[in-house]
Amino acid sequence: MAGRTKNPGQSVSRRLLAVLDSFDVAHPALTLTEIARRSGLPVSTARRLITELREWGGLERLDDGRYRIGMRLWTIGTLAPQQRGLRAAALPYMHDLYQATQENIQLTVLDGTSALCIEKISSARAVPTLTQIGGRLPLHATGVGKAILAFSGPELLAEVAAAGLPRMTPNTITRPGVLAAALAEVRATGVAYSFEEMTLGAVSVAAPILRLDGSVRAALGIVAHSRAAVDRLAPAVRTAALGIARSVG
Amino acid sequence: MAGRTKNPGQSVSRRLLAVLDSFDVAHPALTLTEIARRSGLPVSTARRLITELREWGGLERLDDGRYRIGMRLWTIGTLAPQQRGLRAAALPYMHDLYQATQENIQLTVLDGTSALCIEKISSARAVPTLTQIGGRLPLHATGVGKAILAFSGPELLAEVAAAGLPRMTPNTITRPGVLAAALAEVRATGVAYSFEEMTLGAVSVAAPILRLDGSVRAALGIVAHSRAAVDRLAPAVRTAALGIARSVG
DNA sequence: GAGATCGTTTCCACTGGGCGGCAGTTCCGG
DNA sequence: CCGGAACTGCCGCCCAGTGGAAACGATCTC
Repeated sequence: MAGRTKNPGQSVSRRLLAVLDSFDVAHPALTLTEIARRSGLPVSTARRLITELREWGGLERLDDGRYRIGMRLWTIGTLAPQQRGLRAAALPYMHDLYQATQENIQLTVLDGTSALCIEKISSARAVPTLTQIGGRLPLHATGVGKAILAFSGPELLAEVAAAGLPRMTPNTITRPGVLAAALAEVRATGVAYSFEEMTLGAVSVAAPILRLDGSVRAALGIVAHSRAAVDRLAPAVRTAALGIARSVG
Repeated sequence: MAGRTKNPGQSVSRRLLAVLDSFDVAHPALTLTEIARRSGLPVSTARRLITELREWGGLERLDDGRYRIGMRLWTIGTLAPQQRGLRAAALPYMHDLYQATQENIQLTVLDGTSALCIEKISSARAVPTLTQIGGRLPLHATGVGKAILAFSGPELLAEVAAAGLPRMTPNTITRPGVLAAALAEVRATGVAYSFEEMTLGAVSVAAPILRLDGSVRAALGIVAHSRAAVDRLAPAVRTAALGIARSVG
């Protein structure tokens, strides 16, 4: 179709989806020029595609000229079944856990080689966390991440280790052997901890939500201030995780 | 670009988005042929576009050959800000309301000429409802819909009436004048009711969640069995709605 | 107030990605 | 076993898409 294309072989679909990929939790609103840069498209190409997305309702334009994701995409996204039944089943348990602990509660699933947060309950008085719904957490440095990693196949650990274990804080585990040993303990105890390994000032305890065949479906975690005795929260998060596993079926 | 196209002028983007539009809460998984039918595309065209969406992660294929929405779209959809802050602020109040009433709790926003459900809390012992997150509810027949309609501009009522007020049950209001009078009462009392107007056996009470300028941001509703005295639930849903309005800011 | 810079909008000559029918294959139900 | 439906792979043709350039608008600095 194109008279002269910078990327021969790149389809219109890919370009359109590249526009959508420009947005993330750190960049929920972007100008035309920012979208062009982040998607690797010329400005005029990005503009045509943005116009099509706007007409459909996938993007909307703010008064200051920036664009953001529209509700049409949210609506379609809610149809993704991987999070649908799990979220519905988990919400009551998450609220129980929140009321019992008054700390941040997170529900995550494995997505590629990271933990994707699909639900979160927090409040102003709980320790601030950077996690947002739709955001990703590293598997090696978070409680929920380790809970997922511990009950996944060894290939996942190998893949994660091969990609490198970036240091998030001075306490982050960065050696594969040390991580493997930590995961063995998670399997033995049924809970995973992160002691200021992701964020200084925050500790977490998490339990896996397993399927009947023993594979990991999700992980439920509590994130508290580093002064908190998170080991005392372990029974509560394990109990809630087991309840969710039963509810999902 | 195409050698021979059935719909000259229809862009690749539109076709791709039409594929996504094939899915809805009633049809979360579809075969190739079903997608082609529902999107109005030839099978081979639908197939190429589906392949592109699969490669990107927007669709995934089940073992039985059907396709469903992938988590990539859920992740991008969560970035839509219209629901983001509202849901986070509303969840604690919704759970309080759920615990106090043990009934279905729904949070909806206006989307076009219907109420879009963006959060829902229910349980097996509450009256079954057809509402699902991401699903739409008619404005004229539901409590949340009337709460939104009552505090929107008169153009919305005109638009909704012009499109027709379909009868959902024998109790549904189908005359614009009758609906307008009902909405005046909602404005006077601050709550909207649906007495088996959407579903036989279910009644609801809802309150609007207003912005500081008085415009309607969302509506919060309780759906109960028709034997329930929903008027007694009105103060609770109003209180929760006011709390949410304050939390959102 | 003028010039520089950046972002946005519009235009259009050129062309290659997309079109969808068709033939072949696979699957399933009677 | 057969027929119908669904799915897969292919490809000649052409028009939708490409992206650079020019113009315009907004903002900032001197």
